[in-house]
Amino acid sequence: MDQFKNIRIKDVAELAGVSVATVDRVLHKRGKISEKAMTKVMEALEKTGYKPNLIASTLGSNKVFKIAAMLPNPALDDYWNQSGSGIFKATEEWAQYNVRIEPFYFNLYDKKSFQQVSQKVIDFKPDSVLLAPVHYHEALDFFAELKKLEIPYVIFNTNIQEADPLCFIGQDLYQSGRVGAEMLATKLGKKGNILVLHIYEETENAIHVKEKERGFRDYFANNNLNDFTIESFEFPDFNDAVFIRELQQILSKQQVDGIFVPTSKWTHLTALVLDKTGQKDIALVGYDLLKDNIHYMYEGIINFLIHQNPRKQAVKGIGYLVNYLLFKKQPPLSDLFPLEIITRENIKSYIHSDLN
Amino acid sequence: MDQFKNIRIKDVAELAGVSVATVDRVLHKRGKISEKAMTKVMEALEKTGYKPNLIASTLGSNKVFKIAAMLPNPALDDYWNQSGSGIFKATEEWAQYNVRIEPFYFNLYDKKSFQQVSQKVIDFKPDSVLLAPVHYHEALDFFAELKKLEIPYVIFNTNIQEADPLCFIGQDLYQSGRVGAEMLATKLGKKGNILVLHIYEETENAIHVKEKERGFRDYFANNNLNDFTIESFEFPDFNDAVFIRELQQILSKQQVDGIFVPTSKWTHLTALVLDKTGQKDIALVGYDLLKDNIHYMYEGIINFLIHQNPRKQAVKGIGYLVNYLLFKKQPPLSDLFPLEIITRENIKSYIHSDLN
DNA sequence: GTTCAAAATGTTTGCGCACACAAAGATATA
DNA sequence: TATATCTTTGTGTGCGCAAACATTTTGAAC
Repeated sequence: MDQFKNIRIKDVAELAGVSVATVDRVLHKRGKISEKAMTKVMEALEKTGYKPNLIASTLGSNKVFKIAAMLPNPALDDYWNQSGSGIFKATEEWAQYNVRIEPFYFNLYDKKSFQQVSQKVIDFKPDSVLLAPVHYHEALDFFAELKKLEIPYVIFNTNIQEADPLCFIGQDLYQSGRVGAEMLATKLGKKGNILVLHIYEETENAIHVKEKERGFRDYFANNNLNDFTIESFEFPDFNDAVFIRELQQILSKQQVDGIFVPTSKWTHLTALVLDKTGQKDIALVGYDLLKDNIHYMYEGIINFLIHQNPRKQAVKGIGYLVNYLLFKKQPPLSDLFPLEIITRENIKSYIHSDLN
Repeated sequence: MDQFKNIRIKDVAELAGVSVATVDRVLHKRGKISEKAMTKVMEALEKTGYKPNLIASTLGSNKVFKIAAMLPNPALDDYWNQSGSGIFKATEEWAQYNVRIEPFYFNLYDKKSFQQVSQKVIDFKPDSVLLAPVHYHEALDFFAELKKLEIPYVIFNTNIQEADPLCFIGQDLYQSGRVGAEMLATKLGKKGNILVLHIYEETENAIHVKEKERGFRDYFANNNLNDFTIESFEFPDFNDAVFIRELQQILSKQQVDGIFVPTSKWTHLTALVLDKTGQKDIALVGYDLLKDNIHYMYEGIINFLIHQNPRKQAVKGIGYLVNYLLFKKQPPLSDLFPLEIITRENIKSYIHSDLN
């Protein structure tokens, strides 16, 4: 058999001695088929090694797939802004195909908003959904609804054990904390006093923080780095001014050699304080390539950033969904991104390549 | 205008008051067109915002594109083995499209082999070529030939100024050296004696090494790290045994605190020596996620690896070519990959995610 | 054997585009 | 003015598949 000649449905049909429609019925398990025809077709499929031409398939079906992308409002937060730009990039990337990607934004700090927007998503009647499930209980309800409607979904950024999605895209948070610890330990050498800075959160983000801190502490424990002290501070709320004032107080009272900030936003606020008080010698490890973080890294105040790559998470999430819908390609159950270490010398290479 | 109804060539044609063939001629710049028709069509294209349906386009053209991927034999070298696996992945990825990807392997150390294989590539009559041009002069001849035949090509791994390719994929070598220096300096603290280990090479790889070393030294100079000493050793040839023996000698004679090895293969040979002599306290910075390097990183002998991501370079190279051939999408002139820093704590996250 | 509905199978069209082919229009030549 | 030649424009078919639509076969009831 000529391996370079594609086998079409027509070829299979001829070999099986039936019409193309019968083969089509077998392939798509639709309509009724006699046992005799079924076996004949199956044999022909086997013998020819038929592979559907997915290009022709999508063209022929002429269906427009609708994908809903649901995430926190990018306008209100630089981290989610990057996710948003990923959605936008994916939209462009798949524009040529029969795919329509619709963004749905909710308020990060408002569970009600999450519920309302998820209802809007349902009303949109999407063929599949990409979702950042930052509100645990509300997300579970939403998942249940999606399952009932048999709408497949991919989640990113935040994992939820019971979610049972097509795929989860994100990072290993525990290990991420360990990487942060490793960097800080490398920078500080043999000993030092370390601060871990939290903000109290109600969202699933709290789990991010906890897991990262667990990994962070475990690193020191597992490597018998007993000459380090690690102290955690949890700030009560999201008020920038309060955070800045209290952190200044803490830093004025005690000797601090290094700081680990497990979230992106508070990373640059911490840097701002260090900049203000002129304590540039304190090693700072934080998260993500946000505009402000980039600035403070150039300034030499932030020493290491761990890149969660929100943009790429979004792009890949949409990619998995499109491939699933159009090309029946099953994504991996989970896609854990590499824990990228950003420094002053490699940050530019990341910023540039992020555009591709 | 209904934004959800796709605009087809037919629609554009009707609006412009011409036939679909005329629009087709404008779109593909083929055949002759009167100025009047041209402007009418252009206007109609503008007004409708016509976007070609690439699915239909590839189906309609029904042409099989042949891409030749020319690189050093993956069986002989673990680094190039990863490039090879990238080619393989790309082959699978694009199998559904009308693309045939054919690998062509040459001997890394044999210019004659490069010439012979490049002739084979020409005979294959590819529609485009992906190439790792490790032999300078031979590559130039090959580029000239490809240009004459109007075969577009993308180069990766090694850049050649005069190459004039569709796109170069690789890394900023100078900056890469700076990152290595940064890591070593962070690890060592304020002072130390550093070795840079080279092997004399005839291929374009020599440029890799030189640029990396330049960046490496510049980092120390620019940051006034004057308490470090940096000494380079160039080993005469590719003999493993000689390398090991001589390195042992050097290490027994002088106090060494850190070593920078700008190439992947000699990274793990250096690690082998350090392992053998029990000098685990010497900081070692090298290149790439090769099997042996991974091993020595787990062992704690290699401290940092800079990941050049040969696999992804190959995948992306093919991707650019396919997009260019099938979808007329122009790749960027150069795609410089991020300078990824690998450590003991994040290495697993890289190995896992490399599979996706 | 008819009749009739359900079951099984077959035929055809359209998806949007590329491209071969056909036709018409413009210009030059005799 | 007729004819040849080149230029410009238009028509039709096929790519492989999905799905609507059309036809034949089967078998049960009379």
